[in-house]
Amino acid sequence: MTARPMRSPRATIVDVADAAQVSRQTVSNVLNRPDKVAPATLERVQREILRLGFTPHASAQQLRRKRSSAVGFEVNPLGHRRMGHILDEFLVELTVVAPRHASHVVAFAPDPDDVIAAYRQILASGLVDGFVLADTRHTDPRPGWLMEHEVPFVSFGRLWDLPDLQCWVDVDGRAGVRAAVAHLVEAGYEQVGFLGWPAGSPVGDDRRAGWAEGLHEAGLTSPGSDEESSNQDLDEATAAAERLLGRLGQGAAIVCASDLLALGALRAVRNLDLEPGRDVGVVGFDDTEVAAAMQLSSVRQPVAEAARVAWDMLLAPTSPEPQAQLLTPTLTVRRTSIRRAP
Amino acid sequence: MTARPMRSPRATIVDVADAAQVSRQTVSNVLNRPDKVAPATLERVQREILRLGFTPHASAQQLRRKRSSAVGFEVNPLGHRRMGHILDEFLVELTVVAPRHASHVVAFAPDPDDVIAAYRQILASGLVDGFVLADTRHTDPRPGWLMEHEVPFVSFGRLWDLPDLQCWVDVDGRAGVRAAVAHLVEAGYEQVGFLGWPAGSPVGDDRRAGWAEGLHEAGLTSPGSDEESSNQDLDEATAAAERLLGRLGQGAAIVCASDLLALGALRAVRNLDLEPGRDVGVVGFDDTEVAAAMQLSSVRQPVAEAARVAWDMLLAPTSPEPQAQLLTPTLTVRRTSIRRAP
DNA sequence: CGCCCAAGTATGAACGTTCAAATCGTCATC
DNA sequence: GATGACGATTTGAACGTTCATACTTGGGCG
Repeated sequence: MTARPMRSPRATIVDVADAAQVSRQTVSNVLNRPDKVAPATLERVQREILRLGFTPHASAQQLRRKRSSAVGFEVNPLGHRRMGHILDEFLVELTVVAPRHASHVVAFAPDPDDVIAAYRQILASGLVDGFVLADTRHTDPRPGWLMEHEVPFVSFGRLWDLPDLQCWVDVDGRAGVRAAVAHLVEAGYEQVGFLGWPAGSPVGDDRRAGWAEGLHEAGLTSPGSDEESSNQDLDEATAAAERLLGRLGQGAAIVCASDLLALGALRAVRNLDLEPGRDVGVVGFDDTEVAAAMQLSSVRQPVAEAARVAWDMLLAPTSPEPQAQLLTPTLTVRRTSIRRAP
Repeated sequence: MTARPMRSPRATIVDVADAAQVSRQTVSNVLNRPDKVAPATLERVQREILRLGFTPHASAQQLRRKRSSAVGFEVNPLGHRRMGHILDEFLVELTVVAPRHASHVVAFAPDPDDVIAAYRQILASGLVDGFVLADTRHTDPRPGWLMEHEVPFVSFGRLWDLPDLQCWVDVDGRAGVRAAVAHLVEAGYEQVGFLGWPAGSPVGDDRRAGWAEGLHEAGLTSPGSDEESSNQDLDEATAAAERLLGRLGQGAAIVCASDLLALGALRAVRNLDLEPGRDVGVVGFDDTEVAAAMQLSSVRQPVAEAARVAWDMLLAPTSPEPQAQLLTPTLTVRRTSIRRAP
């Protein structure tokens, strides 16, 4: 940044102290331990703080306190695409909650060739006290490294490889899909299929399991051979959905592992000259703006709550080991899962 | 954050100085002005830096240098939804480029009731040197306030209210739509309609203008009465697209102001028992993952380049007043704008 | 009356770095 | 051989805050 020409040269704590006829430490106390200050003094100092528009200098605080009151959050163009926009939303919510903990969020984008280096660097520079991880994969090197170096962190998403670590928040996709199945059965659909991703991704498998459980709870049997799976390609998803519908027969519904897959399901329904909702139920996952636009029922992750929990876990005293939390998503019901015409 | 138990208590510049048998200032010079240091000393110090894993303490630097080498970027749950995910993408790219300028990005979410307060606060705390604005609206109070207080900033998006200010980067939506029209004409479609938002939004109007220009350049006349418009509701968009197609007749194409509107156009095409691409051309805007999934041709904003330019403008010397930049988007051609079957 | 205690406030030092200026050689110049 | 000039390096101070400690003051109590 080039020279920063400030209009006025910043009021410091000493300016306030002088104006209020007290020492700098008293001003500091007014801000940090108001209970230690005599009421009259307190009010006088606060008035001057307000009058001078004083704001403590963050760097000076960080230097002295030996803590930055910031967490790092890794963004990267790839995970971004893979995970849809849940991560973006999570970052926003994380940021929204930050002020409540007198903290802030530093975004950073590691070199893909050496992700750990970025974590090491930003930590060593004292820019952050800890991290919030997201998009944790199998064989993710980050949790291990952070643990080993005793760096505080919380993960949004289960730590699949490290069952002992309890420092994570996640959304119970399984419960979400189960609820979707229950809702569809309740709404009058007679059979429910699942359109997901190929087996192997922990998130996808979890959602699939929720479907199986949902069927079981509803007293339904799994429809024939197998559920259908596809990647994010819409044509593939459409074809898969068509096969699925063929097997399911009349009065069926489809629960999907993502809104994008649901888009394929909707297309398949229309290709068969049926109408989503009235003829075939469809429920997506993540409640994206596409879902809203398409009037698609969808399972919504409580992202804001996840962010809140993440902060709490991060700042919680380390003595009672934090307990991992699994949040329950909610179902947003729209036209595609209402059987009778509205 | 609770106590941070570092494995080792951080190497400081003095540790390096002692180890290399030089003064702290020499170490500082090695890092900041290597040319001022004798080659032999340079190498010796660098070796110790590496050996001790020394990283300068950001807060100490910020305090002494009187600059934080950080920019603030406002995120908020609302603008977020309004602008689609371009802003998320922009934040990511901003973050990716940051290290190249030895800087980082601080995300913050203002209280909607007093946005300026958040800017004032974060600036006064010295946490950032400047800001990157996005989602600038008409009657946006931010640019004026920042100007007035001589705070460095760059806007992603034109500063509509302040034609004198040149500190912005934007994407030439008009040119993007013009290119889309040209492409469609080239591909053999005989008429091109526009599906946009109601007049009044600067971005939407700009794109609409691009369509008009494109028609003109192609020697086409505007198809009948008027273009169609709709908000993000998909049913509305579908209805609008159907009316539009009715007016346009055979061999027509539709350019849309967003991918979501394009989704409506696609539905309208199918409702008429036609096939996108073969029978009716459709082009969206923003090249979202939905477009990719639907095989929808779409105009893509050069977000990464915008981020690069934003940084450059922010750090550029203030003497030659920076020049606003209008970047040209590119067209991603997919099936919905290929007339003959692939 | 003298003593101690507690509440309130003030002082010195420290956090880790860079700025500004001083010091130290070394070497060319008069 | 004294005088600069210059490159390399060091030293003192400062950035703005909080920690640890020391100092005041007034009141309760023996």
